[in-house]
Amino acid sequence: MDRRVTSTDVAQAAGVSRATVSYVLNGSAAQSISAATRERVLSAARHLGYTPSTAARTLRRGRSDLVLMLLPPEPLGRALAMIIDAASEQLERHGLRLIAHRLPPQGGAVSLVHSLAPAALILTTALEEPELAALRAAGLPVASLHEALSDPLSPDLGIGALQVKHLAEAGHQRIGVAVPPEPGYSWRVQIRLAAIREACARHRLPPPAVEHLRLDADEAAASVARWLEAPEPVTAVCAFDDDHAFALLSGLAALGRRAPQDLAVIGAEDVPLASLALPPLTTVRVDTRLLGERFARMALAETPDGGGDSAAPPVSLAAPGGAVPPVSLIVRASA
Amino acid sequence: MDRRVTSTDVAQAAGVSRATVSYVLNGSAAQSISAATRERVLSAARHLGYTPSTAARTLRRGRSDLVLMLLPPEPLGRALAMIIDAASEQLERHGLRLIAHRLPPQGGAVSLVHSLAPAALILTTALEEPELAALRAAGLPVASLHEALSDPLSPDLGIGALQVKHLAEAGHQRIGVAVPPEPGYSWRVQIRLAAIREACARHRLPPPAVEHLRLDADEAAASVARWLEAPEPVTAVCAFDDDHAFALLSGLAALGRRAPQDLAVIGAEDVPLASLALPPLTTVRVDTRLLGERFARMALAETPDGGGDSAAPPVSLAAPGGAVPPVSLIVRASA
DNA sequence: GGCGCGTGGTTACACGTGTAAGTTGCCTGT
DNA sequence: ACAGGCAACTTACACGTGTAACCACGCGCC
Repeated sequence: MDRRVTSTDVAQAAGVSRATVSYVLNGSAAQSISAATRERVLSAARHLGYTPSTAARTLRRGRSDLVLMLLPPEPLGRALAMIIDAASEQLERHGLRLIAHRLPPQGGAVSLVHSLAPAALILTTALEEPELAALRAAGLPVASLHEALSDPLSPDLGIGALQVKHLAEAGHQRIGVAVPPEPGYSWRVQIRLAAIREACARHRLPPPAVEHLRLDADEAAASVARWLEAPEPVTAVCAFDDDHAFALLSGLAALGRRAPQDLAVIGAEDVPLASLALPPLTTVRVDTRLLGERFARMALAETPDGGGDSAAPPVSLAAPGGAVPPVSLIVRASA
Repeated sequence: MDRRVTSTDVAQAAGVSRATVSYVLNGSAAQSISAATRERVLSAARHLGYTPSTAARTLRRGRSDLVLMLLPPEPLGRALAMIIDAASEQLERHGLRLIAHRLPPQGGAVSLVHSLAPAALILTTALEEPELAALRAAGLPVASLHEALSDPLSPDLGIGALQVKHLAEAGHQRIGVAVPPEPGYSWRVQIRLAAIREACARHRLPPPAVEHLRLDADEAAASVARWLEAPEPVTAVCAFDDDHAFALLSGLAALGRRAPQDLAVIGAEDVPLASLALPPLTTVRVDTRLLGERFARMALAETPDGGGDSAAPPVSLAAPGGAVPPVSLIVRASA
């Protein structure tokens, strides 16, 4: 079992001091290094297979190369997984590592941040305001989906708006909404409902008929029945998820009804299975890759290391062009 | 912006030396501490909100509190996400943090390990043998799904066996297999095919008819057609995934055929949507939670910190009882 | 010929921890 | 009464970096 190879070893091999090694490897502009020794150092490092210790580096810098992403308590679905992927990839390009972690209960977030000393924080869930403020005050760059939601171009608002727009343009008057029951997703549900209500108002439609349902054929059938048998029957439904859309399709089938004839159904996320539904699911695709990359850029923006151009304007979730939210309509057969 | 609170601060507040603080907080058995000072130290630490710096701790110990989980290149699905969740939760109970990372290309794994100095390594994908050996030689505990696959109780083997068993007992003679096309999932596909072939032999059935298909209704329909029109028609199919099972159902519908009358379909994973398929999907559930916990235990087993009972036997993916693999049959309507 | 001055390096310290080795003071056995 | 031992601490060092501050040296300039 051989020891770790440190910068001291490299220095010795190159016949210079350890400091020189450090200057070379970090490309420090403050200290000029002759081309000859630079080459000697680099080759020695490569030859020995030197890998700097992140622990020591973090200790010295007071800031690690980790970017902490705090996840909502709900089980992580495909969308979030892809967001993580994309963000991770983007950050890696700047020498940063993404570490995703479920939001710890009871203010454990601050101690997590203290112990990891991440370079930045990405929130995909709501954090209590005082904690957030404390972290921000400590100079930590924080990219928050929660705040970005006030942004009219945010994904959750975009989804709701696009769903209603499509249904309204297809001539539907009375529309329903299917969302998961309260606990768990609560705040995303709130946002989504708000977006849909607002979109209905904008299209001069009556307020939507909301049903809370779990992913269960029987429950879905019951909800469908309530919609269809209402005094003013619902003719189209916005589902929270493609998953919930599947549930509705299943509920419809159980009642011997069909989409879109008896009830139009539109989903959200465009999971791979959406095109395989019976009938193929009309849905709103979320560009998770783009979303992940934007998160990464938000985190990078204020980080001294990665930001580069410190003159860059504050980044929002809005597209670079400033126009398009990261959602798009996928029309298939169900609505 | 207030400074970080270190163990020195705690020591000062409690009126003891920094070493004493360290001994108290780590509950070191080598050094006895009077109950009085222990209490003073603990209260001071709590009062100041002391959180030890993982960087410094890692630097000192030479080993971090991270457990590195290397993921396959394929996009991570629900199953793996849940495995990560479960493992993470279990490790956290031992003061360890799970960090999942896509397997870096071209032997980047070793440098990743060198720079992070993780306490253990969990492999959910195959790593080149020399690298693996090098890491093991460096004294790093490695929990590998790849190796565990030789274990007859491993999940992928269990899935294949259970699928075939169910179909054989239902009287099917000629069975097909639907797996994703080569690149990406390759080695899991290999394992699965081997398991299914072996199970067919055990049940005295002819070798299965393999079809490679992407998640696409047309492709699925083509595969279904080939199975049904073969000289000896296939009557039942094992799908790699529930996703692939959905594709097959969709393909069947496109041809005007039905499951299970024309072709029985059995999936794998039991995703939430499985029960909502038309018809509801018969599938093999993988107990991802249990699997994740076992991974965590494997990683913990050789870790000085978490292992506890160092006399514990080497842990395998086999269930504690020694009998049951973490898979179970869920019979619905499709097979 | 002394004086500033840029070039190319080195020495020295700090980051926050864990722990081995030393240092008290008190008690106990013969 | 005094060596020895044990409980309860403290002092000192190491882990591997990054970087500010210092230093030698050659070169042109009044």
